[in-house]
Amino acid sequence: MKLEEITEPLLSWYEENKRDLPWRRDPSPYHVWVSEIMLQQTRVEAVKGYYERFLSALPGIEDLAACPENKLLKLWEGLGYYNRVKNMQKAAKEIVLKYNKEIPADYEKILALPGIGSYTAGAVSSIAFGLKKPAVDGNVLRVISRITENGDDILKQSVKKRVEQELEAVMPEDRPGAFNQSLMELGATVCIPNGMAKCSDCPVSHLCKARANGTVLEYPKKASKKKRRIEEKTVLLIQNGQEYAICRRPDQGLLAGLYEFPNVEGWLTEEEVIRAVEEWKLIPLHIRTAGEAKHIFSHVEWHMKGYVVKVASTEEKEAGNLLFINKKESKGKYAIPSAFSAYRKYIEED
DNA sequence: AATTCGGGGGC
DNA sequence: GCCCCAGAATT
Repeated sequence: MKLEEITEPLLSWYEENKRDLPWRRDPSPYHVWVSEIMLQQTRVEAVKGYYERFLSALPGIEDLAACPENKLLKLWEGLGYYNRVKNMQKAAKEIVLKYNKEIPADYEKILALPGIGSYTAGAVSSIAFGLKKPAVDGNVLRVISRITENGDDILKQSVKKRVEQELEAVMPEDRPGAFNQSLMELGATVCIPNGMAKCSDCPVSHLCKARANGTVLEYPKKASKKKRRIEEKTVLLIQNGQEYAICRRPDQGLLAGLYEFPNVEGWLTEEEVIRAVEEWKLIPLHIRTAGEAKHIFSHVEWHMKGYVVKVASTEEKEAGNLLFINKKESKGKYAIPSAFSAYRKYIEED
C-alpha cells in the first residue's frame, strides 16, 4: 500500500463530515494560532468557550501583546498548561516588533516562535497559509500507526519525526490544511483510542493494515507511564470579614504566577495551623475544618485538608505575601486554578 | 531521552 | 481507577 492512496478518500470524507468548529469559521492566521495553542493536549469541547471569550477580549495580536499578565491568566484560568499563554504573549510581542504585527507566512519563522513546536507550526502553516507542511499530533500518530500497522512507540520523538517526513512526501500541494485536518478529524471522531474505533465509518478502512488483520485494538503502541507522586497539603482559608487571603505562586514551576489560598506542606493539626497563621503576624480568632479535597495533575496528586481561620480585623490589604480579596475580585480579577475549586466556594458564597 | 508542565471526560 | 487529549520546553 502506498500511503498517498489515503489522500483522496480522506479529503472527500472530510468535506462531508467535518465538524462546525468556531476556529473554522474565520481561519485568519491569528485565529488559527490561538486555537492551536489552546488545543495542545486539550479536548475540542474544553476549548470552545475559552476560544470565543479569549478573542472577544483580545481580538488582535497587538491586544495580546499588550495584555497585563493577570488578565491573560484569568482568560486562561482552568484551561491548564499556563505556560502556553505566556509563551503566546512572548510570541505576540515578537511578531509586533519583528514581523510588523503579522504572523510570517514561513514555516521556519513560525516554528521559531515561543510555544510553537513542529505540530503547531505545521498546523498554522498549512491551515492559515496553505503551505505544504504536516501537522502530526496524537490523532495522526494513532491513525497512521493503525493504517500501517506500525508497532513503534508513538511517544518517541523519532517516530513523530518519521511520520512527519512520510506525510510531507505524500501531502497534496493544493489543500494541505484540509489534508492535515482530515487526519486529525478522523482520529478524533472515527479512529478513536481505547478500542472503540468505528471502522465501518472509516473512509480508508480498505487501506488499513490493522483493520485487515484485526489488530486495531493493539495500536498505537505506547510506553507505560510512571506513577504520580503524592503531596499532602494543608490549605488555609484565612478570613478577614468578607475577605479571604490569597497569594501568588512563584514564577517558575507548577501553576507559575497563578494565585492560590495559602497552604503548607503536610497535614497540620489545628494547633499547628494557629501557629502558622501567627507567623503571618495575624491574630487567629476562630478555626474550623473546611473538608478534604484531592486534585490530580499529570505527574502529581495533591491530597488536601482545609481549615477556615477567622482572624482579627486588620486594616492592611496585604500582610507579608498575603493579599486579602473579596468575592468579586476572586471571580473577576485573580486567576485561581482548578486545584482549589473545592475551597473557592468559601469566598464565593457568603 | 525523560521529565515537567492542567484539567476534564470517558469508560 | 486508568486513559488520553489538535504538545512544547526544559533537563
